[in-house]
Parts: sequence; structure tokens; C-alpha cells
Amino acid sequence: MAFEENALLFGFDPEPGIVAAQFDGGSGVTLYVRGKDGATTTRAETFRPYLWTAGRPSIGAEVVLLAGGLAFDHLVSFENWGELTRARAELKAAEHPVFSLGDPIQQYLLATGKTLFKMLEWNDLRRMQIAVDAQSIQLSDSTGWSQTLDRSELGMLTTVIRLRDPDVIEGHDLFKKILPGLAAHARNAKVKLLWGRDGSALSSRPSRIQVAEKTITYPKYEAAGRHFVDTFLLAQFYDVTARVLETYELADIAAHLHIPEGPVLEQVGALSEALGASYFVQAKIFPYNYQDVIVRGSATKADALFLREYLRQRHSLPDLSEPRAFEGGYTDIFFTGVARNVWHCDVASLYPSLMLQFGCFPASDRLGIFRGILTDLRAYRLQAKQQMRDATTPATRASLKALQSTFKILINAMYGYLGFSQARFADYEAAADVTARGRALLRDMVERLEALGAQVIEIDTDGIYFVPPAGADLADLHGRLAEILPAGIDVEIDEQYEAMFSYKAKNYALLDNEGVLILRGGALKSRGLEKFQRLFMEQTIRLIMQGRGAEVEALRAEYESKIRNREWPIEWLAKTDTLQDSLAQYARKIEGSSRNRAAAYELALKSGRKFEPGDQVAYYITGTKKNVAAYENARLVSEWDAGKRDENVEYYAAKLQELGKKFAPFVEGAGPEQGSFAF
DNA sequence: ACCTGTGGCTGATCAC
DNA sequence: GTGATCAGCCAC
Repeated sequence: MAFEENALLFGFDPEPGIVAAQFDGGSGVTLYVRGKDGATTTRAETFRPYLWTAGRPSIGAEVVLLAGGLAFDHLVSFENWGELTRARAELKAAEHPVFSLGDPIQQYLLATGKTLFKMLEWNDLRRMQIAVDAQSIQLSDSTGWSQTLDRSELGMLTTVIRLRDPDVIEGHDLFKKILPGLAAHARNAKVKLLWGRDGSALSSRPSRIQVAEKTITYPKYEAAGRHFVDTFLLAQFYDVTARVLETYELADIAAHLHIPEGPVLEQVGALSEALGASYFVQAKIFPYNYQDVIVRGSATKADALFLREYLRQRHSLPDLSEPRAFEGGYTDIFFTGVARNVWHCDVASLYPSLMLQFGCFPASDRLGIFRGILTDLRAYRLQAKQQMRDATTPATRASLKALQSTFKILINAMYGYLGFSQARFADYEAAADVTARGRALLRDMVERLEALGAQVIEIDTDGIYFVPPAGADLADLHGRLAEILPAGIDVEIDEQYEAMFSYKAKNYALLDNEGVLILRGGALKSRGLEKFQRLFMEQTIRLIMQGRGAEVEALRAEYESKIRNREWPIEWLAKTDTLQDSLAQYARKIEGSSRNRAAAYELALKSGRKFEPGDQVAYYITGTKKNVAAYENARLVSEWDAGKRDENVEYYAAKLQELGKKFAPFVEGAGPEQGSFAF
């Protein structure tokens, strides 16, 4: 594939077939390489661990002066990892500025320009799926093989893994459930899980990952020469942008991704392919093992591209910039209520376009590689999309889809990189310039649309919802709008809707021409809301949009009677919160009055069970009075006894009442008095 | 040990 | 009751 020849993106060493790289703790790296015949061979490599310092360090080691005169101008390398660790501690103690990469495999791959999986296709990977239940361990792999073992047959499990020799071991909730369960079992049975390709044991250490605003702690398991992929984690990453999953249970995720019902192992395999293929491509680009490329953030990975090229050219690195707040996108709302015949226009990749058009790049990037990376990513994405459309086999189409979506992720990461405090080439002025230009552009577009007789409803960053002037022609309107835009900035009128219910900034509903209702925004569809609230809102909004506001009161009365007669399953009344802090942190904050008590934490504490950040707690409110403190009157859904219903009907009826009030302004008379231009 | 960004809404709690 | 604050979730 021609893309892989781009050394800035894919690394400057084209060695094909590396399926894993394993560090020995000193200076040795073992590469596992897939040959043309499909066999896996190993190759031992050595490398000198390294770090950067600002100014010549006073330590006995190999030191290279770097070009360009930026702050970190010396590259210091060591015999082995132990010496690097020692030197780093010494330098820090002496307050000598030092910068180093903590992951030895990242160091090795970054310095050599190698990456995993070059010249390999997704189907060349040997993927094994594992699932465990009370009695058995079920296994399958990408060759179509499958086997079921008794849970006690851990020795056999190890033999099978060694025999099938997978590159990747996949499972749902692998890190928090499957592997800890097997490891505990193995300890009791005094059996070693020698799953490494070199015969070494499965190992684990506490780790954490960031999934949007959530931090999840989990035990990170590793086996030499192999990768673990947890589809539970993949689903959470996916849902950061998709925001469609009710739960992260296998069946739920599979249904959302249109994966056919079937045996668990098949679903795990299908899921890891659907959500993992983009990471397979990323592993060809970034200097990380496949297992690690999944859990690293995108700006961190972008940073690695810069470091790799600066290191290759033996160029010095800048200091980290002092973090600075900067303004973001322009958000506004001009109309609330129901509007009909609503169009949406969108500036195509607004921030990347502005960056390229106006040269908003890091000032510290002396080698000037930022522009090239962004330009190439864009061109490649377009190319991959075109090739995807022309593809003749499903496998080719799928791999090109993964490729183009990877390019899209990286393109979008480049703006975030500018404002990322840990980025070596962050530039807050450049980031602020990008958003300022974006805000000005959107203001100009609003002005033009209004001048053309359109009614603007709401805007957010790069898109505008509006009612076109009567009898407007789409192509004509597009032309009149596009003519005010600078070169290199393209606008699309990409969506048309039957109706829009505009509620608040970033909160609205759309009714498309097939009658499908789309809800956007935390106020209308947050997972922080009980299911009955979400359902009531959806039905209410649908009625309002259909001009049947008069029926809302009957709906409310029906809901109230269902609450008072205790007719719903408890899940409809329950809330599910994700724990952000550890229980110890929570207790400390309560102690120091730096946060309020919250039901989910109180229940987690009372349960006596182990809870980690990222774990979810489902609970409902008990009692008889309308006004109760939730944290004192909450009970876990898992303790629910359907025979002795104790949910607080007054509390839930009051919530419903409040919800009704929220929509009252849009219901009265079911008329359009809110919307002077609701046709 | 880990980390792209800003803008916006809501519910729960708590001090007043 | 009211407003301030925090936490959580969502849009882009």
C-alpha cells in the first residue's frame, strides 16, 4: 500500500511482518515476525535506552548534541534500562531538566522507525477469542477452530494457547473479569499461566485509562509477544463519540453494531474486528504495541510522530509550554420551539481546514513537519474513501474503511494537539487563532443566511440549523452561502428535516423525513436520567413536534398512575452513575468538605464490595416523602425485591411533575406561539 | 500511571 | 427558598 511509504506517518523503517515487540528489562528487544509462509520467527535486537536533557548532563553516559538550539538539546543513551532509570532519578534530584519516554517498546520503535504489522492485512493476524462461565472456558480463533475446556483445565488452556500461538487474545471484560478470574484460579491450583511466546508467565499490574471524562482503573495484563484486547474497553472508546450504548454488555453492543445474534465467541470476534480494525492500522503508524496503541490518547500518539522525526534528524526539542486557557467554538441559539422544514449546513472539517488555510501551526516546529502531516492525512483520507467506494471485495472495503476512519481520527486529533499541555509542540496561540477564525466564519455565515431570508435556529462550532427562505433552491442557496467563504473552506448543506424542536443550546430534537426522531444534548437524553424520564421526554417531544401538545397532559397522567401503582420494572426508575473517584478519594473529599455526598458512592461504601473508578452503580430511591436526600434513601438495584416494592412513589411522581413543567411552555394550546416562523 | 480541546445543561447537595 | 458549587454527561 502506497500510504505505508510515508515515513513521517508510518515510520522510516519499512520492515514488514512484525507482530509484537517484547522488552527484556535490560537492553534486549525480541521481535516476533510473521514470514511470507505464515510462520512466526523471533529475532533478538539490542538498543540503547535514551532520554533528552536541556544542557549537557553531568553523568557518565553517551551524549549527543542535537541541532537547532531548542531547550532539550542533548540526547543521552545508556547501556540498559536500569542505568537509564538511575540516571533519570539523579538528574531529577539535581533539578536538571530531563525528558524521557516511560515505555521501553515505544523508545525502541521510535528510535528505529519500525512499527508493527507493516505489509500485513487484518486477516493475517492470529486472533484467539476467550470466554469463561461458571463451568467452562470457551476458545475459538480466526482460523475457525474452537474448543471448550473445563474451568479446572488451566494446564490444558496454557498448552492450547502455546499450540494455537495467537498474536492477539480477545475477550469481553478480559481485564476486569476473565483474566483476574483465571489468575486467581491458577494461584489456588498452584499452576502457572505460561502464556508468553517465550514461555514466560502472564503478568499484571495496576493501570488506568482515560475514556473521555472517565478514568477507569484496571489490572493491565501482559503476555510476552502477544496482545490482549478487551472488547469492553473498545466499546467504551467507541461510545465516547457514538453515545448510543445503554450498557456495555456484549449483546447490547453487538445489537447496536448490527452484529448478528450468535455464540458469545463469535460476537467477541466480530466486535473486536468492527471496533479494533482502526487500531490495527494505528499500530502500523505509531511506535507502540497493538495492545498499547488502543489505550493511548490520540494527542499523545500524535506527539510520538513529532518525536520520532525530530529524533531521526537529531534535532533538539522545545520546552513544554505553560498551559493557557483559550476560547473554543461559537455556540448560540436564536429560537426555541418547533420549526418545520429545517436544513443544516456544515463546514467540512472546519479546524483542520482553517489550520491549513491560515497556517495555524506550532511555532516551535522548526522542522515544519506539522503542515505536511496534516496535508498528507487529508489527502490520504480522501484517497482511501475513494478506494473504499471502488473496492470489489468486502474484506478490501472493510480494511479501507478502517484506514480512512483512522486518518479521520488523526486529522481531528491535530487541533486538540495544539492545546494539549503535555504535547511537546503545543501552541496555545495557534489553537486560539484557529477557534477565533472559526467563530468569525460562523458569524459571517449566520449573517449571510439571514440576509438571504433564512431563519437561523441554532449554531454550534461548525454547523448551523436554519429554516430556508420560502421556495429556496438548495443548490442556489448553497452557492450564495459558499461565496462568502475564504478559499479552502467548504460548506455543505448536508441534512434536511421535517421538523426541529429547539430547546436549549446543544439540546434539540430532529424529526427526519422517515419519521425517525433524533435527540441531542444532555438535557434530553443523558444517561444521568432515569429511563422513565428519557421515555417520557421522547414521547412528549414527539407529540410537541407533531402538533399534538394537547395530548401531553394525558401522557403525564398515565405515567403518574404507573408510578403510583408501582407497575414498572425497577430499572425504569433506577439511575446508573459511574464512579469517578476511588472510594478512598471520595471519603477524603467528604472529610475535607470539598465535595458533597452522593448516593452512588454511599451505596458502594455500604456494600463492602470492591469498587474502582469507572465502575457503575445502579440504584433507586426509597422512602415515602417527596423530599428526601437521595444519598440517605438509596438502594442498589441488585438488592431489589419485587415482592416488597419499596420505591418512593412520591419522589418519582414529583420528578415527573418537574419534567412536565420543563416542557409546559412548548405545550400550551399546542400552538406555535413560541415559534413565529413555525410553518 | 495516565492524560486532545472548550462550551453548555442538569441534578444533588449545602450554606445562607 | 435561593444561589453557589460540584459532578456527570453531552455536543462539537
